[in-house]
Amino acid sequence: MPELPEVETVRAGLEPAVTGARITGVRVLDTRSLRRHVGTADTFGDELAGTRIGAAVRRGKFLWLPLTGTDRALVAHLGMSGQVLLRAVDAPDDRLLRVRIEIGSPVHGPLSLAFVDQRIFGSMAVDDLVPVADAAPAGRGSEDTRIPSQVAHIARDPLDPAFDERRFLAALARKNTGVKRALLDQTLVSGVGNIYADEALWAARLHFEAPTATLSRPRAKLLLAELRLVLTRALEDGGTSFDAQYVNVNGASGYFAQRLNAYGQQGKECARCGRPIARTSFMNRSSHYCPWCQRLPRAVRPDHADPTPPTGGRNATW
DNA sequence: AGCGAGCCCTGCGCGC
DNA sequence: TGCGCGCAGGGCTCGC
Repeated sequence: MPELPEVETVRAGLEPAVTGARITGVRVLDTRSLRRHVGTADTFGDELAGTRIGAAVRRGKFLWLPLTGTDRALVAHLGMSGQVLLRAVDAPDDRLLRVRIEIGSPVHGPLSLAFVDQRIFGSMAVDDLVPVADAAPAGRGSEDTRIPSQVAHIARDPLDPAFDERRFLAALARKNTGVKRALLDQTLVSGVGNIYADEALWAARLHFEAPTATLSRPRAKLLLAELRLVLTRALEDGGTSFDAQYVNVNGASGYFAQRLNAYGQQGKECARCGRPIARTSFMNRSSHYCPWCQRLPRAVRPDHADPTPPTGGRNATW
């Protein structure tokens, strides 16, 4: 499911319920969801039981709950299909429930944290907190400058106040790869997945395979600005839901799907030029783009790949 | 360095 | 009704 806006929606939903809460019980229904936990399901539960949660923190698509008075945190990654839901303690188990954590919340009293995950690409783990390299708050939701060790290699995301724009632009210019591949590289910039990469590229009128080296600095800055804009707007809408796979902590859908311009829009008219949005396979996934608005630079374009010239559609000057 | 392939998985909707 | 196929918001590791 989840990219930055969806994970942030979950984090913001958890924050008031879990901050200061005591963990009273842990039930692991599928140990495959602990793939990234060093230890067994028993050590996972034993270590959490009785601890207190200090905050709900996020960097990119990673979420963690620091355990007060320790150098440890409960880390969650939602993978493609993970959810974290707040449930009443007497609520029945969700169908695809993998881990259930009982807490006593200062605000809401007894609650269950349900980790639900269809494909089990997501995970939970208890991990060491280590100092960040740049001494700024490690993620959104806390001023703490410690980060889980398994998240330490993840770059800051574009909405992080400590995101180093100059460093990102320099690293992008140094890279010898296609621009979408760069956007999906979580060690370069985090939080961006297939939806928002396609949306930002559409907004910046860039072909997904445009070599990063061919981007002028203004074009790269425009791409970053469009990326921030689309992430911000999606966050305001509570994220993108296509089905019940992505919901917030209360089980509600996000509404950004109604505002998508590229992702999943194949065959529909481009909102700029009216020509049909195309879908093509890329990196074992799909890329959605407007073949007219998002053309490769001439220097790297195969001769036969010129799209049809602007004879019909509206806004033909795009 | 970068990159493609493979792997980790389940479930849903579709066409036959 | 049933089966096979393609599809899905991610990320890690391994070879070349």
